[in-house]
Amino acid sequence: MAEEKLPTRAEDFAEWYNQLVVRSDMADYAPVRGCMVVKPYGWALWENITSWLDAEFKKTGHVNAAFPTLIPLSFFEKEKEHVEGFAPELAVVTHGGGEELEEKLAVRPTSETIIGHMYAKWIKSWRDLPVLIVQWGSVLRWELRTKLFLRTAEFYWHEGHTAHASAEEALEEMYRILDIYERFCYEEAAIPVIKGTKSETERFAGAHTTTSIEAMMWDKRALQSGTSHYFSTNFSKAFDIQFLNRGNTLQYAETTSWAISSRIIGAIIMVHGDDQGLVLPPRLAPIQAVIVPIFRNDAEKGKVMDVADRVFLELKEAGIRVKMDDRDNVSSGFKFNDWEMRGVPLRVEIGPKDVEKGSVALARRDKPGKEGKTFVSQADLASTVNGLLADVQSSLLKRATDYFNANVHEPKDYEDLKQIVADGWAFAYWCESAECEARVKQDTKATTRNIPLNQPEGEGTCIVCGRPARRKVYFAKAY
RNA sequence: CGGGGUGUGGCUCAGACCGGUAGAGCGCACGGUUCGGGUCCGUGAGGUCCGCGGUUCAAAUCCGCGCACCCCGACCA
Repeated sequence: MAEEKLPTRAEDFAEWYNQLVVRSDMADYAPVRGCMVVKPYGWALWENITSWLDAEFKKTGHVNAAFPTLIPLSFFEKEKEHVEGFAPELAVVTHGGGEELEEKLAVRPTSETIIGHMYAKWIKSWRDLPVLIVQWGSVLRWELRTKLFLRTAEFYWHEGHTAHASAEEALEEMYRILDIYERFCYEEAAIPVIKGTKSETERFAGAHTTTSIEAMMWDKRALQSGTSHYFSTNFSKAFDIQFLNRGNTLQYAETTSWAISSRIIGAIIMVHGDDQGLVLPPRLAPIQAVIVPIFRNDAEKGKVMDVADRVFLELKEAGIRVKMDDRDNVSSGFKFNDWEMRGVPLRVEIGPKDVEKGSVALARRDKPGKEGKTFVSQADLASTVNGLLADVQSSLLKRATDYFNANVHEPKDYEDLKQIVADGWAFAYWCESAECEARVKQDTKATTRNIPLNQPEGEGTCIVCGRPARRKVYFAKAY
């Protein structure tokens, strides 16, 4: 750590992010261009994310499985749009065991093709449906510009792949998953998101319909934080996934796929982080409370540690993810800054004065300085801490929601839209033509994020061309 | 792919024009000191100076070739 302080977000948001990810011990740069190492602290956060999602998927009847990392290159040729979409970012294995391979193998950028191939083999009857499989793993997409978590060649995710007997069921599945994603963002990550449908140009390669959840980062750029796709029969036709229905006629399956990636960690960082460092939502934080004992000599140390150890056990037994910072080679001031950098939601300070008074000092991460510091009784501390953690969680969501609302605007006209997307999101009627979308992108670099599922009553006119428009869309610059 | 830049302890960099036994800060180890908001002092470990070739008594430094990485642009979930 050369410098002690991070650059402020206002000074240089990109640099703030880059330094924070490394200094908070979340991740590090790998020796391979475009790749990252997720460090134990970052992975612990990811595990908290994945375990919640995994439980929700299982509740809704999904099962986990694993498919190979290597996919015959020819599989990508089978779906025209899919191959066009992914060809530029494929990594291809050409040699194995010292020999050049007959059939080149792609390192999976996503698994629709190989899973489609297997589904064709497995699905023969309406009795085999639905198939509801989730794969947890990593994928590889060749990327030149790297940003840890947000854009790396290899990233971690789950990909759900389902097959259904009818379009209705498949669409229902797509929305069911989108709802789970939305709930994850609000309840766990404390991030407000917009659920909606992607425009034709922003749609997943090969999909009939792509839906997404979109979140606003601190710099007001949008981050697509999860996607859920309905393929209709595009992939089942390409891979010949057919079954005999109840009427004994051959029918193509209706399929979906959906994903949230480790990119969501970038969202958590960029939504909640402040100039001191990370701010993690308590429900996902690997460490929810850290105890910092404070003392000047051995006599004080003995007394303080007695209390600190007792408090540690009490919190731990109450199910709180608590950490004791008993390092003796750094000052307590250093520790305060250190845990703030790492985003621990709550700090428990215990010093000689607290031992005397039967109190502890609680400092909440979301409110820096004295404002967030309270002195509370040691009695019944676990419930006090739990209450405060819940309060931090809801305060983060409220703050992020207020920020979102304050930075979405409805443009009066096209000129107004240009102004708005320079530093915010615009919400406006759009005729849904690719021409108008392209013009906005050309003029402002902003793209359509999604067409929210919740639409206001009535109709309007396109903010770009003035023609009649049925639905409103969000325009914003995106990551 | 086009333009620009940089390669020197773990990190950030000085040294290079003007060739002469490789340096600083931070980090790390050890000892002490300190601890209620980024303590201080001492001791110490750690380097094929990106690679190959050339010039020279002598190359981190000069010359040639190569490699890698970074930044800007173009392209892109």
